[in-house]
Amino acid sequence: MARQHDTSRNLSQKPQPRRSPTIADIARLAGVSPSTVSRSLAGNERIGKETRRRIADVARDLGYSVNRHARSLRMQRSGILLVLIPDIANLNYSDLLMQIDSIAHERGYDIRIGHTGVDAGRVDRQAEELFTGGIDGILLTSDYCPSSISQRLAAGEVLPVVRTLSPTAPDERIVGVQIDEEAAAFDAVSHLVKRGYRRIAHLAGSPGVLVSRLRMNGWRRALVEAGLQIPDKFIGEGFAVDDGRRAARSLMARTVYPDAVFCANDLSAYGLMAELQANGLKIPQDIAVAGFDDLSFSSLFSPPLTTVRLPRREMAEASVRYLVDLIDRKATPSPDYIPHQLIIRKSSGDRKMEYEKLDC
Amino acid sequence: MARQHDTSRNLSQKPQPRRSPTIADIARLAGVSPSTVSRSLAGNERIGKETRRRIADVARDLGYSVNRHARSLRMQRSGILLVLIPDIANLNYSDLLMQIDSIAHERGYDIRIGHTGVDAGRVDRQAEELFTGGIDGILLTSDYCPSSISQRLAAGEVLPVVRTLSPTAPDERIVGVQIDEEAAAFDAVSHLVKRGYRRIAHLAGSPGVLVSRLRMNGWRRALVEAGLQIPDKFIGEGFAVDDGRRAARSLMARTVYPDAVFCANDLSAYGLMAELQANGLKIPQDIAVAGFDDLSFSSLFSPPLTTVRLPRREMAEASVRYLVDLIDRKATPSPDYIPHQLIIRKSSGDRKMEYEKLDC
DNA sequence: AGGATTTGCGCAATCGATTGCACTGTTGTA
DNA sequence: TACAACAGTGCAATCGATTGCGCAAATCCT
Repeated sequence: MARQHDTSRNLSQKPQPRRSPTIADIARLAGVSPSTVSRSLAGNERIGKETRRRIADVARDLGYSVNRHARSLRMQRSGILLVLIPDIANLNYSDLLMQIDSIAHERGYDIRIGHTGVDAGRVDRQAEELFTGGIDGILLTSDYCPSSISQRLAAGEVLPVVRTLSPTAPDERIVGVQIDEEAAAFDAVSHLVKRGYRRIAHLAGSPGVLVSRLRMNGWRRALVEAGLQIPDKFIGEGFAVDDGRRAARSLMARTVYPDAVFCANDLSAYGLMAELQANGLKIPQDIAVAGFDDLSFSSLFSPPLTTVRLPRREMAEASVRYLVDLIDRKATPSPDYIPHQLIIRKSSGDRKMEYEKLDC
Repeated sequence: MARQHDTSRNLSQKPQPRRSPTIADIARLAGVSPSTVSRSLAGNERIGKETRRRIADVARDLGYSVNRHARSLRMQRSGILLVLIPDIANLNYSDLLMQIDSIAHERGYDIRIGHTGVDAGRVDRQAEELFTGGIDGILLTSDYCPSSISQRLAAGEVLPVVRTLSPTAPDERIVGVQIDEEAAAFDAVSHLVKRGYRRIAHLAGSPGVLVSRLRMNGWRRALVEAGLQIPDKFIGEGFAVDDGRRAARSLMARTVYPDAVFCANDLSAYGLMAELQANGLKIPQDIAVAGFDDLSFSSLFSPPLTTVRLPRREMAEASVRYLVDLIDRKATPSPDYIPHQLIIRKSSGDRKMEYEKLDC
């Protein structure tokens, strides 16, 4: 046998992972070209009725589904939004995340999570993908903004980046979907005032974080407007449960207790309450407590926690909408405040107290 | 000027969205070919020292970062794991998710989240990407398994799919990283027995779910071994907080209360405790409670909740390792039980009771 | 010194889907 | 009847990175 120019391909089949069907496969079986398949599957094009049906049939039989990478590469568009979250295991964020996920999905986007709490460098790298087409837009939920993003933003570029949950600083060029943090804090503290509490302390979050400063301002303004004296600064620092515990201990070490504490968030309020209760103090009889966020557990504690409800659903909705608009280069709508709501529960005392206390 | 075959390219620059640099750009500036750039950037190849340096410099100056889609398309490998989660806003899952994320990252993988709780069809579609190269592997965390996966699995295919947190049914061909659910439940209930409780009810999750049946078996076996009578079946149904509340109400409607309740998970225990307390019952004096999961809030309640700690960290670690091994087609290690741990807190009574109660 | 290696790098194909342009019939219009 | 308009498809380039193969120059070995 003359084997000289044996061009017969080597049939030693590598145990291929059974390549999944491509439009080329469909094209062959349907007797058309790949372009036609692509267009037909894209739905809207001038494709013959019969051809369309045949293609659809073959595609179904083959169990075809599009190769996301090939499409993204060609389209320069991934259909993925990067959501930057400090802590997935924090109910405030995970709840928001869930909302974002479902709304993004309605808009045809998947989300990827950037966990800023652990490894900022990694998140920065993920954010870079905004420029390589890996992701189409970024949703910020805290103060953190990847350096490459903030630099370009500062340089005046318009990027598909939106911040929500955490307020956007006035000088930042990012669309922000937020509530009026100061007004909300003001409302919560004013409520405590109305219930008759007079020495209202504040467990501030992290003074370096904008949202902390805003909530502190609200607390301060409520006291001023009520003609109350502002306690020696605020107590505690940090947003975590343990920060609340710590604050409770330092508070109990004082000679004069406050009769109420407005906490910068629910988590620290949990810690504060747990520690106070562990030391025999009654809430709200000895000390009233109010929080901020309205996590799902806040209604479960004994007593249930009075708190500001963050409209996470609405924020998720608005921010995803803004972001998608930015991606599509539609007109950027004017960001406005989302209304908030004060949820009054037992930790801030009984309605009766509103009168009793005011009497004295 | 002879302009006949004017091949000069059209310079009318469309206002391109400022394409980010590619290896071709680097190649041009560094005076080498794209192949060389690719290999050099890949780190290990036979590239000249000087060339390597020049390429690195140019890449840095240009702010180059690889196009993920192009790479994935060519490599048939995305570096992404799909994690199927029923509910991101459930601390049990979000905590696990966090662990998975960080461990996957160590192994060079990013994760994508598939939210099975909301839209199963959507998740099924995401899972299909296992076959189109969109994702490299799937991590299951509940009973749910996309149909396309389970079909192929049943047909004997080996797929990079691992289940954790939720136990894998013995007849399923999925690698499972799990604890001995029945033994853990047995331990928790035995603890209640040791503390002197005798009428120990069980708030079962969902009987349709394997994990519920296993925990129920453990409860039953503990009672049997203690020579106690098994209460009229179990109470309640479901894993949610409200299911716990509901169970508490139906329980209080009885003539004879149990003196302890073993809940199938912490969330339902929270609801149960909150409702009991709201009705004036004392825990553990009137009724002791034990849970399962050890969510981070379980130590905060008053009283803090006795519960089985799920070794989420260890499960995440082992399952990601198994999954990555499967992807790399390494030998599949024999799945084994991860050790669990009973966390004893105040909700199951005082140590003193262990003697007092036993005396009578 | 002369062949055998090794080093360093480029060519061109490839991954799978999309899309501008061109081409062929068919229908409509005057 | 002649020509425009349009419906229905295919060709081939393109997106950006990777990689098998090949080739020349440098280095090694005996």
